[in-house]
Amino acid sequence: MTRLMRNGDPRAAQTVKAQLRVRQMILDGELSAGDRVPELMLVERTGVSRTPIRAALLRLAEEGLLEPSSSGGFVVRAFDEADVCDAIDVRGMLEGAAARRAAQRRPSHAELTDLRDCVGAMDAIVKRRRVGVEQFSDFVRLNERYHSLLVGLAHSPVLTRAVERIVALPFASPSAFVMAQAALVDAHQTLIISQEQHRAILEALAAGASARAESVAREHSHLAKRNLQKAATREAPLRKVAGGNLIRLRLAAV
Amino acid sequence: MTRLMRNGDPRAAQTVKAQLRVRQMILDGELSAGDRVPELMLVERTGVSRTPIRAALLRLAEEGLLEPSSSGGFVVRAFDEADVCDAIDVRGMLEGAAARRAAQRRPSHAELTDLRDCVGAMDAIVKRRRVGVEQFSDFVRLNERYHSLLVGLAHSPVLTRAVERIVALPFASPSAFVMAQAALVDAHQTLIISQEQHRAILEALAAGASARAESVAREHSHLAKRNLQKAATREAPLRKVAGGNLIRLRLAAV
DNA sequence: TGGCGCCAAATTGTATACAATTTACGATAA
DNA sequence: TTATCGTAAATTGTATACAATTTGGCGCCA
Repeated sequence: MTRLMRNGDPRAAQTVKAQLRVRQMILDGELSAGDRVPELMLVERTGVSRTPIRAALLRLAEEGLLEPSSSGGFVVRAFDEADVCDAIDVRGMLEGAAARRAAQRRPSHAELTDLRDCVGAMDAIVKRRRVGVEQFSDFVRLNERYHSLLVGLAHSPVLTRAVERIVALPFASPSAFVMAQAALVDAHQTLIISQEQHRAILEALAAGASARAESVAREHSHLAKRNLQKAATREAPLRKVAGGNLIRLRLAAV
Repeated sequence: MTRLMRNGDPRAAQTVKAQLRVRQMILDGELSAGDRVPELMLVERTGVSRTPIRAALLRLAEEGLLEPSSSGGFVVRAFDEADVCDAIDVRGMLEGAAARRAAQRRPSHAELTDLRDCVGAMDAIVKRRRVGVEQFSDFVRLNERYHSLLVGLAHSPVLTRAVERIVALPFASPSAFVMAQAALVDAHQTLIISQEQHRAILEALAAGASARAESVAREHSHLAKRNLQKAATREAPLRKVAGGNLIRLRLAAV
């Protein structure tokens, strides 16, 4: 090989490349739950050698998408509906704690600028009469940013890290429900409710209302859970969710 | 090399060996916070080659003991008192949730046998008039087991995993405070209080009192936090805590 | 026909060689 | 003396060769 690889971080380019590619293969269903993941297959599909492949597999195992096999190597992890609920619950607890801590710090008006802008941009989308895939995509990005900013306002590296770890599970991400909803009928309604909660949390932060900030943030995660559960009863919406392939449906025949 | 390595799991023996050795080097202070960790130094100290060393470093970074350096490689991570508090808080939230979930399942008498035995064994230690280092060591082991069993009773792999990850930080472990207390005067008192909480949680689980189980479990973590904070104001007790070397004291001169 | 054992292919874990970058140090000039 | 540049050493990232184990299949025997 010995390329110069001048794009991005040239330091561990092969490892990053492999990690991104394999993650995508898992989320796209190119590898399905329970499958062994032979390194040589990844070598020929990604074009990088075994060493960075192995590093990428270790990282993906830590993310939770793979699990070590008893006879060596890794297999794609499978999840059931209970796992999805638990992951969202954990995220709710952690985000709730982050919101409380952020409110307790009584953030200044300036500190909340980014969050306010985020809410404003989402408002603009939600208020439209018609919301197409383009707008859903924008909303997903803004929603991710909102949640990331919220957690960051707690100023707790430990908390931030804990959230990042649970959100590494794609269906635990705050945006998972958005894509799930996109295929359902009352999508716009859910966006309205979600956005109201975003606004309420922001208001609580500005007022230093830590208990309210926490409880709304927790309730916000329940909304995501309910929508994912709704999606999980049907095949089509679930497949729209990132990593939905990894979730075994209750209804699926054996 | 090419040893047969018939002890333990022969599969990834070198990687495990390196991981254990390097972790011990960090916790013993042989490597101090902020230090770069050159791979070749570890090669000559551990006797294994760079490949398993690199795998071990990746794992230790995921544990949180190392952090990637901008110029490649890893450095030993440094923590401050706020990080310690936050980590214990997160553990408290997760263990609280686990206790609540466990109680909601209304565990049968048989399911609680191990936990009861654990509490009984700890009672025997606490009731002694004199508690020496031997007993402290036993108590640490039993305490770890108690917390592990408690989390397991929630029957939630996601929750179990989240707890394991936060507890990987040695000072966030439920036993960290025990070793911290061992050097202080009111050690026995703290053991008594801690044990009363263990008993109360068990009682709440048996009665299916989920709210009580959660609140006591959370309060239990506050006890640990208070004791670690007490230890953190003095040099000697903090050094008794596993990984205490990684914690920068507020009082330390620059 | 079905089960058991042995051999070959596949796959993982480990070691090491090579390339590229970062770091350290010393010489030189202002 | 101090700052800067260039070169050499150190260190990391990557590729590949080798060893050992696991897996799959084929033949043999009951």
